[in-house]
Amino acid sequence: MTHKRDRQATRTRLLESSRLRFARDGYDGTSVRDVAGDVGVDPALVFRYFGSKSSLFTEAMAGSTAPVVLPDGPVDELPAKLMHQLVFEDWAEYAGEHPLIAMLRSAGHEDMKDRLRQQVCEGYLGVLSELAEGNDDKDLRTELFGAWLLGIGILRTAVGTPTLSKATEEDLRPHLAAVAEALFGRPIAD
Amino acid sequence: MTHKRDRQATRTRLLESSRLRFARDGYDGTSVRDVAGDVGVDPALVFRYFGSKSSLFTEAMAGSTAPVVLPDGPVDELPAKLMHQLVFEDWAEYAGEHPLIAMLRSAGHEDMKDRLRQQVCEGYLGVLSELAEGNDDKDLRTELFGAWLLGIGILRTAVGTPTLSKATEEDLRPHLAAVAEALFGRPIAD
DNA sequence: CTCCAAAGTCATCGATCGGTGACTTAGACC
DNA sequence: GGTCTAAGTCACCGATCGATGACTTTGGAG
Repeated sequence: MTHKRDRQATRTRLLESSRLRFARDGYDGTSVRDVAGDVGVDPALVFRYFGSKSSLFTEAMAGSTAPVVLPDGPVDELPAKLMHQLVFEDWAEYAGEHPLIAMLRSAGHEDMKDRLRQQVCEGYLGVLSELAEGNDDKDLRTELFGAWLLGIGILRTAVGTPTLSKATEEDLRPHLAAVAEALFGRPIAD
Repeated sequence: MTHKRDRQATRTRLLESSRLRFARDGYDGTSVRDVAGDVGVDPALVFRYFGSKSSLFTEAMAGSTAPVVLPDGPVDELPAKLMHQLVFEDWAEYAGEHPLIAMLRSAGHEDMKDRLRQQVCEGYLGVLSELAEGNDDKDLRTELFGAWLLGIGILRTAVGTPTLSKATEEDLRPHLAAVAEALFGRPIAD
């Protein structure tokens, strides 16, 4: 007997496995049989616990919002903190990518797109918008900075561009400060 | 008789239809039956002409590199031109997105990732790198600017962020100049 | 008109997928 | 130790997918 019979533990292991596979292979690229196989359990059990594949997906990715803590502290340190989290932090359980970038892999489905947008807007853009305070086109500047961080993450992980893939956080720091100042019109801590 | 029997014409129509569907729905989300159905032809014909689904994909997306003309002219006008092409130009045959962003939807497969990287590096980053001339970390600055353009395109099309989705090219122009100057350390035409 | 190569179709295969319901087994409790 | 509930399994369904090979239709050349 490899594992005791424990509904909660099995559920958790299924969620962890599906989180990894959904992130790495996308929604369509992940089969219920794969996930069940990882845990060493019958695929039918997944449906008994989660009802459907899409419900499993929802629950797996919903659990992803919780561990993503939005940084606080002085606003001028926010860009560096966000970049660290989005680009450099090691999200092992999401195939090494930030959950947002991982979710992008499944953005073909419309409900996925909605969830992504909501998470980006209410979460990251909300906290960033403080930085653009005082500008007329505050929201636009905020989204433009968010686009930059997202693009960096994508070039590093999904495209694998040569220089950026090998760049360290210190390599990016000065450019982060320069771009943030250009967009927000205020000094930014590097 | 809806259409005459014309191998070349049918081939072309299959390529056009598959281009649209691959871009809009991704590789896995597109079935050979769908593509054949668009053209009003039997699915088996697709295999007779292209051999396999992945060959169809390769040929459809390879045809995408040709029409993408890299802008020339004064280097300081390059950023604006590239942004126009990547973000605002209407690529109707690719579901309204730039082929590169469309290809990102199918980036789950490794060969897709390779093709994307090659196209980004040799194409867009190559022409952009002139702008960073004179800097020690020329390549990094170039890729960082490319990341920004890519991120903007993704936020607009794949995520659908509210402000950026509705922004016009004129709205972005001043910020484009500011960021480009911050990254390249030289004046940029807006 | 005939004929023949090419364009296009049809039936079908094997694999895989999400999903369902009946079944079996483990383990806590008395 | 027997029993009863919940955890987990098994066999199977219908749909869809990529792919194959034998078949039929078309239209131009002679």
